[in-house]
Amino acid sequence: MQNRFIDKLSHYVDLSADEVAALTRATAVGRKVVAKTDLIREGDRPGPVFIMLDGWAMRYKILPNGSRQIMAFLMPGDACDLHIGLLAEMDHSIQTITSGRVATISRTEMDEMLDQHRGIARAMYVAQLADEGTLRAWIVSMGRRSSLERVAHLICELFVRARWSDVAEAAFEVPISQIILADALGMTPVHINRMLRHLRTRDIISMRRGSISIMNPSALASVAGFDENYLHRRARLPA
Amino acid sequence: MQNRFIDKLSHYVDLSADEVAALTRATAVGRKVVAKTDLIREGDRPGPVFIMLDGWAMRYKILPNGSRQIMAFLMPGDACDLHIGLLAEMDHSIQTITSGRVATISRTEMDEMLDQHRGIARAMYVAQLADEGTLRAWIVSMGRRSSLERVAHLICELFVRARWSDVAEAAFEVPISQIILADALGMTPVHINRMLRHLRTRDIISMRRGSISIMNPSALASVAGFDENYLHRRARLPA
DNA sequence: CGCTGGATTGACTCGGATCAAGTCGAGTGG
DNA sequence: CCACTCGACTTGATCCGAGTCAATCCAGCG
Repeated sequence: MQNRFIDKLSHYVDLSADEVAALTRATAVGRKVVAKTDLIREGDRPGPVFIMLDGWAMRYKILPNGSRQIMAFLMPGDACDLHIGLLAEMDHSIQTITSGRVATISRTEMDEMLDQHRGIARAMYVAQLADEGTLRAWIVSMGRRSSLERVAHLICELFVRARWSDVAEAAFEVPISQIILADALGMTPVHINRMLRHLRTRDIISMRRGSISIMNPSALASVAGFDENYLHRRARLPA
Repeated sequence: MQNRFIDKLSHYVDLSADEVAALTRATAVGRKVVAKTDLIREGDRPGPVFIMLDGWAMRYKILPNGSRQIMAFLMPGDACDLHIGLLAEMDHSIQTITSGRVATISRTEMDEMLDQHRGIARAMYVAQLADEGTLRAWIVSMGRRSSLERVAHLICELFVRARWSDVAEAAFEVPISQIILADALGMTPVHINRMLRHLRTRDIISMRRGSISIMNPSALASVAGFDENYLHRRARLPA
């Protein structure tokens, strides 16, 4: 049974056997969670760091007028902010999209790990920089891309991120409903549907209730104008 | 002569005299820069961490079609990412908006400082979390706020962030042109102009070539639906 | 004193939202 | 096993916010 968190960090930095052991220990216990569970809510006082071992989640915020904006997706191997414990309260909520498994690491445990294992600290910091790059790329999409490009770009990003810590599969399935896509991209479900139809009639994707499958990744990337640079999948080699 | 970087970090965490001294030493030398200087460009291999001692800057990206998207503003006291040195290459550029002064801290110097001074490390991590919160708030604005609200929200944020590490002034001036506002909010300068006119006729702001002054902050916040929570100006007290 | 780049304003267009009516698939309880 | 229900998806008609295009103004500057 693989641990996608360790897989992901190993991609950034070559971890020592010690470090892998420490990470394995820290993420050994995983709590099962069903879909649509809030892992933490806006206004809550942050608890331990948590890590998605399995299943997808999202960061989101509900506005006073009731509309929702999704700001990030967490997939297996992704963690919430390392230093989340320094905050007085959360400025957004995190909810699971699918069922899955979540590990938690207490603040002191995390601090010790970062202190004693330089490789782990390095890898986690690179992961955090990649997360920030993803947020910035999201802003670029919302500001300066057409709705078709936006949809294609997000699906493309999810495809690349998921396949990385995942076994490569020919047709990849993204467990995201059209409503979630809409709230992530600042559009209406109606218009998302039309853009997806567009991609479907070109045989780039196919759709099922609650998920989207990528049939032709390179065509998708071309529609999106996708450049994976911002994901920083190769960190700088040690100076 | 004040050091706004230290001012800002002191707001997050009570720094010891030692820590203040270390920060003072690290940011003693400031290079003067004129407006519209690229401090670092997309694709560059990152160098030292840098800190805005004086003047404003922005993070931005130019798309293949030539359009620009601004993703963040840096103002006095703000720093680029702490661990920027871990990346193989930059995924965006940073350019000064006004003239100003910039300090740089080498990677090894930074690592030592974070190791030896827990307070500095804490404060910097909180600052980074606030930056991330700001990125997420930006996404919320672009996705789910009307253009008038978006404009008001951004001006409001800049007002709050600037006044914090700044002396409180009644009418605050933001050194941002309408073109920059447009590229930050994913709109056209024409439309920005119309929204600003709207705010001006209500005596909420006033405008000059290249800058905007806030006359009535609370009316502005009310138009924007502004909630400063995401700026995390009060970190959690030590557990 | 003319040049340049921001700011301003009006006329027109169009992408995406809104409104409205379905369809379809997966649970759920009887 | 079937009827019901609920939530996601689909599609068409219409509307409006914001973009586009174009002309002009204006301040600072070489």
